[in-house]
Amino acid sequence: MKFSARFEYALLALLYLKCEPDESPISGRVLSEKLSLPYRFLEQILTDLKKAGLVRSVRGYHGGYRLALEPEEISLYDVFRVTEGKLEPYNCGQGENGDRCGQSYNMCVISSFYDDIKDTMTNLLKSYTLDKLCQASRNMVKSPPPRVANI
Amino acid sequence: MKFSARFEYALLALLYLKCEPDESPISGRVLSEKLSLPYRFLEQILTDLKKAGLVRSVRGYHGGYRLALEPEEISLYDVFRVTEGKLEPYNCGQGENGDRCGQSYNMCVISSFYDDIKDTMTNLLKSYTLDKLCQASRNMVKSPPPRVANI
DNA sequence: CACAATTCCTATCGAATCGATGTAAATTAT
DNA sequence: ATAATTTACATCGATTCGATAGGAATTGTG
Ligand code: FES
Ligand code: FES
Repeated sequence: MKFSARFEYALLALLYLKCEPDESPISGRVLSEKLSLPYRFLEQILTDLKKAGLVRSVRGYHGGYRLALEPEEISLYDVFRVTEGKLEPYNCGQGENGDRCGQSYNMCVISSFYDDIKDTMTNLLKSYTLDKLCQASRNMVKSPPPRVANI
Repeated sequence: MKFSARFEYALLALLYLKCEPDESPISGRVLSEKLSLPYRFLEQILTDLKKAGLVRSVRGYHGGYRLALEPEEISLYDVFRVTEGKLEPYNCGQGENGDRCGQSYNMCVISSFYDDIKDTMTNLLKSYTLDKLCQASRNMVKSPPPRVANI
């Protein structure tokens, strides 16, 4: 039960953008170097974030990315949906017969637990915004965002 | 973010054992047929459950499995630990330098969220016991446990 | 003892997922 | 024109996951 690298990379990128003035967009190249993340991979993620409307992009010479929303409006639930897909812990109740153990999902023994954990996770994810994340950070890390030692 | 098939299979098996009288142990073969789960795979899982002390096994001719603890004593957290390993959402703070973004984990921007979600998940998992799961089941399914149509 | 039913150990396989890389086209300021 | 960029798509290698297979060890039964 780990979060994917996509999720972390997206989060780090968003946090970086959050702490930058929105004068000029920041290129994927710069982002990847500042965060020491693989360039191509990061741009894939940024494209996904753009499609989801969390980020705006400017193409061409002085192009790059910046936040499309205010930091208070971007929740970790949004990021999760982009990078991890649906929050569906179910495996049962999804078979070709609509079940796995021979029960319908209504009768499923595990469904009550699944519903509970899904709601809990959703609420927790939604409760964290980009803004809150920085404030709640363990040692009250302010801007500037995480820096990188090597290159 | 799905639970593995291992987790569900383990849960179904445990729930079945829970609803059986502890007179004679139930073989892996019977268990797999009643739940229509792959035989070999299920036995792997049962072995793991045994190693974790959730299940006792009897070898030989009339051998099989039965619960090693009372249904109130077996939580979904226990099952989770057996089938899904550690509940460590962290990727960062685990690099060769003990980090990923150049920060130590103490300074990690995401750690507060990670700690939160880890605790929340742990508590939720621990709050569900085998016993409670049946009672809390959507439609108050009692014993007998889930049955199977085909074969 | 011979046999059958079982747990248990380990190896492997195929498919899917994941992180990452590569190629090339479209866009845009200089 | 050129350089820097986003964007789309294809692919690759490693790992994980669900599942299967063979065989050894154990134990009741005849
Ligand atoms: S559909 Fe049978 S246990 Fe969920
Ligand atoms: S170690 Fe840098 S963000 Fe977690």
